[in-house]
Parts: sequence; structure tokens; C-alpha cells
Amino acid sequence: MGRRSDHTRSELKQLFVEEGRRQLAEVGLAGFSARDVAKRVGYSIGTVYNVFGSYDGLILAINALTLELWTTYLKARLAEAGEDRIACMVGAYFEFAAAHPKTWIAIYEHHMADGGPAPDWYQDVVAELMGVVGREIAAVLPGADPVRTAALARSLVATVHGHCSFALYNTFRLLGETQPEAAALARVREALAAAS
Amino acid sequence: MGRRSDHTRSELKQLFVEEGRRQLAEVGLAGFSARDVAKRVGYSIGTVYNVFGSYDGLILAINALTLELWTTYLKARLAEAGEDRIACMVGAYFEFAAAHPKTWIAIYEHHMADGGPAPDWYQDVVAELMGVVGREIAAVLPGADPVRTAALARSLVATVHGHCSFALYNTFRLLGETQPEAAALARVREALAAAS
DNA sequence: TCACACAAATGAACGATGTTCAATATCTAT
DNA sequence: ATAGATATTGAACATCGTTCATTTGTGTGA
Repeated sequence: MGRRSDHTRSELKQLFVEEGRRQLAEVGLAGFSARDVAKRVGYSIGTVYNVFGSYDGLILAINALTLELWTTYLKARLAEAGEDRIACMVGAYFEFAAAHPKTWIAIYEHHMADGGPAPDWYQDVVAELMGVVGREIAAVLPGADPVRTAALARSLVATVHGHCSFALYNTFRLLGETQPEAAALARVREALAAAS
Repeated sequence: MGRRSDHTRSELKQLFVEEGRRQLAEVGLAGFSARDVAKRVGYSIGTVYNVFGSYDGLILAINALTLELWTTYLKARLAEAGEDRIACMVGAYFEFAAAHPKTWIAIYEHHMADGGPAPDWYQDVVAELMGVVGREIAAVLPGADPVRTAALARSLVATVHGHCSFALYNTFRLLGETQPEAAALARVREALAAAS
């Protein structure tokens, strides 16, 4: 057919990414099919390659959207947070992952076909989410060395991520853990106390 | 052909698992091919299904071997450890993951086709590794409540796992982190100090 | 208005995957 | 030696990501 003016390029991109995210949330990364996304949107598989260049390109676009939604959610929760902004952040981390488990996992389980790093525009999206966390940690440690503060922020994100990842992979249930979020928050509190 | 008595069933299993682990270490989970493993071992794809039942079965067997090697490595490092057995454990965690990145990652990125939990025999292998850690944590916290000690052990593993996972996924390099292992050890030390 | 050139959209073709299963080859017991 | 049981095979199937010659729609200049 070739309905060139049904959608602009950016509209097409949005169509594919939103429908792709819907399917990814349903079937997970292993069951994800670019063909199926194209069919549901009403285009052919070839159009996916015209728009995104490759399977990796489509997944990256979907994961970037997930990261943006995550950042937006984190900011919104912080905006209505009380005094304990740290607990709010840890909570937001777990809440978002629990609400969108398969798309959240896809962020970590997808790797470029050539094994190389993700493109810069994608890394910028990751950096923005990390920046929100970094500023909150810095605010709790006034007068601390900015370099050490940034390093601590990275370490705390890794700490929370480890707990959240085990929670979603059911590793914890197998091990009998019942409150991974509380444990993560406790570890973060101890680290911040030691750094004060 | 059908060389029924060339290998016993358990010999066959070992052949497939060891060659499969070799290939997994080379190409990673995404590039792994059960067909190729069979060809390299000199059997047909059908035999994989006779022996392991499915693709999942073969991957589970390979991952179980990786877990057993990991447990063995951890025990060996602890046997020759000095006073600081905690640092030894954290080091062993990172060392094994860094030495076998793709097989290590496969432990976490493989999921059953039906989304269900891994079989009991596999969970037992995981539990044994976890048990080694748990006993070390308990030894450092004499007289503590065993239930709380076990919970702390799980949380500390999650903490180290988060750092190690970020290190192997290059998430840290993107963020500028250079010493993920030192950061993980610092977090563990703070948690243990707070629990004493 | 019409024809031409350009670009978007297509979908068949290709090689590869996991999975199934009838056919075949081999072993074992009688 | 023969028959029954069992191990092994590999073609067949559906599906995947990827490529690209072909078709179709659009915009422009005559």
C-alpha cells in the first residue's frame, strides 16, 4: 500500500514505541516480536527497519520511553514527598519496577547485538534519571566532597537495584525474604549515616 | 548413526553441559544455540531433547554447573582467607563474575519459558551457595537472632550483587565509577557495623 | 493536467532458532 | 538368531531478525 501521509515520521515512531511497550509489558523481552508489533500497528515488518534501523533500535526506543516514564514518576513522587525524601526515592524505585516488571527488566536484559555500548542519546536518558538521585543524595550530605557524593549516589543506586532485582526475579521469595524494600532502605540509611 | 553405548546417560549429560558452558561463555545467552552445542559434541539436536527435555533444561543444567563452580571457588578462597573473611567473600563474588562474565550473567537472565520458578533441584544449588554466605555472616554476628541474621545475609548478597551487576553491565563505567568492589565492601561493612 | 522522479511501504526470501516425532539404528534378552 | 525395547536421528514446522527488489503513493515541474 504505502500510505505515506497517514502519519509523520515521529508519529510513526510513537505508534511503534507505544504499541511495542504494550507488548513488551505483556510477553517480556524473550517473547517480544517486532513483526507482531508492526502487525498490531497496521504496518509491515519492513517499516520497522525503515524507522528504527534494527531490532535493537526498536527496543532501545521502548526502553528509553520506560526510563523517561520512570524519571517522571520519581520526580512526581518527590514533589509530593514529606521530610523523608530518601525513603520516598527507594519507594519510588520499587513501586515503578513492581508496576511494570517486564519493561523494567528489559532495560537491564537487553544488550546490543554487537555487544557494544548503547548510543549516546540513550545514555543521556539514563544519566538524567541518575541525576535526579544524585541531587537528592547531595542534599542530604551538605558540604561533602561532590566527587565522593556522586560516587556514593552510584553505590546507593546499585544497592537498591540489587534488592529490587532480587525481588522481581523472585530470588528473594526462594530465599524466604519478605521485605526487600525495607532492607534496601535500611542499607541506604546506614550508608548515609556513615557518610555524615 | 546411533552409538548407544558410546556414553552412558550421565556421561552424555556431562558432555553437553561442559561443551554448552564453553559456548555460553563465548557467545552469551542471546547467541547460544542448542543445535550448535549438539553438533560440537557430535550428536544431533534430537538427543538434546532426549537428555534435557527442552532448551530450558539444558540451560538450567549449565547454570547449575556455573553455580557449583562458583560455590567451590568461594569455599576455596575462604579456606585460604586471613582474618578479613568478609572482604574475601566480596572479592570472591566479583572475581568469579569477572572471570566468567557471560555464564555469570546467564544465571540471572535466563527465565523458564512458562515464566514459572526453577525446579527444586536447581533451587537447592542456589541455596547451597547462599548457605555459605549465611554462615559467614552469622559468624561475624555472634549471639544475634538467627532469623534476622539470615535476613541480613540475603540483603548483603543483594547489595553486592547490585554493585557487581552494574560493574559487568558497564552501567558503572557509563556513570564514571571505577571501584565498584570497594564500594560494595564499604556498604557491607557499614551494615555489619550497624548490626553489631 | 499530466508525467515524471523521488521516497515510503511492502512482503517474499534467507538463514537460523526451538520443538516435535516418525523412522531408523542399536542394544539386550530370550 | 530373533524379537522387543530403547537410543538416536534429522526432516519438517512455525517463528524469528534481516535484507532488498518491487510496488505504491506523493510532490513537483512542464
